[in-house]
Formats: sequence, structure tokens, C-alpha cells
Amino acid sequence: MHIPEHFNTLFEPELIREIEQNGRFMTVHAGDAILQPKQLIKHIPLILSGSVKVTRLDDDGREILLYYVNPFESCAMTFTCCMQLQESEILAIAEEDVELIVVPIKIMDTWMVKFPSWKSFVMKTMHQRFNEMLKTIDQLAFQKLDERLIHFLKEKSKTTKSSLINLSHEQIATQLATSRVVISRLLKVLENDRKVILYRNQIKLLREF
DNA sequence: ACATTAAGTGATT
DNA sequence: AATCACTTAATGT
Repeated sequence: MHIPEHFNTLFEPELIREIEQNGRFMTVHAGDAILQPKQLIKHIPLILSGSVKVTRLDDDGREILLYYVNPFESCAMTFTCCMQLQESEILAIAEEDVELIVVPIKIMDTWMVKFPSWKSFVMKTMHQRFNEMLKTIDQLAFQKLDERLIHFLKEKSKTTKSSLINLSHEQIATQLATSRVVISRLLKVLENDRKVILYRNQIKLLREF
């Protein structure tokens, strides 16, 4: 199994070796679920390439975006769940084709005490997510949908490394749990402000964005 | 040319 | 900010 260079700066050599021994390499195609709600969590994912969208589903099947997991990261939710072998509260879907390594949580327990670098890795991802989620909670609380939209688009272009967003207004609307009409109107305002250019199924972010 | 789907818009709550 | 009802524009067959 091939561990990317980048992990060398993250983990000590011995830990890398243990990852190689215990981990299993997987690929997941774009759109496929990696983890579904209520599913038991028995593995920790380490993302090598691609990005994973982590959402909550409400009763009507609408989704609320929690965060993205990018390469060289892991999922904070699985950390919190797996401690006590809990069920998943979230839905994780591959945004693009994803390569990842999964390691059994049993192994991870020993890593926590054995490898300082692992512990700080876990702590770091938890901390990052926690801050991110605080931000989104703020946004929800203050009902600023326009800011949520901007935040969403920024995040999107960051993970896809492109200023072209390939989503319909409809798709954006469901992800932000609102209606298409509202998104269309907000985007129109952004276009008038020369922040974006709108196409069919595509949005171009301008530098002022 | 026609049907389908995405996006734009005024009016209403 | 959401919904309705309708129009217009883009795209597929």
C-alpha cells in the first residue's frame, strides 16, 4: 500500500508502518455513500484524494451540510462516534472519486496512547471541525442566507480548486435547505454586484468574490 | 420542431 | 424568506 508523502510530515515512521499493516485501501466513486446514518462505525477513514461531503438529513430527506473532508484529513464525527461504538448520525457521500484508507477503530485506540502524533492529529481535526461547525451554527442562527450561500460557494471552489461551480440552483438549494427560487434571486444579486457570472448548471466566481 | 429542464420574476403571505 | 404561478432561455431528442 502506498502512503502519500504528506503523511510523513504528520506521523512518525512507526505509525506510518502500522497504518500500512492495518489499513485497507479503498476507492469510492463520486456520488456513492461512504457512511450512512444508523450504520455502525467500525473504521476510521483517512482521505488520500478527493473530497467527502458530510451532511445531516432531516425528516423530509433534506440535507444540511456539516462540512467537507479533504485529503489528509479524517472525519471528526467518526472519532466521536467510534469511541463508544456508536451509530452514525451523519451521511457521508463522496463528492468526487475518493481514495481512502480505512483502519479498524480497535487499532486506533492503541494509537491514541502509543503515538503522540496520532493523538494530536485527532485533536486537530476535532478542533478544526468544531470551529467550523460553530461558524455554520452562527450563520443558521442569524438567518443570513446570503452569507451562507457565499460561504458555500467559497467552500465549493476551495475543494474543487476551481472558480467554476458545476451545480444547478436547485442542487444548491437542497444543500442549503431552501428553495430554488430563493437561490436564484440571491445569485442574481451577486451577479449584479459583479461577484459571479451565471450560466446554466454553472456558476463562475469572480476574483472580488 | 418539440419536449424537457434550468433559471428569472412579479405578486402574495 | 417561502411559495405560487408564470415566463423565458438553454438543452436534448
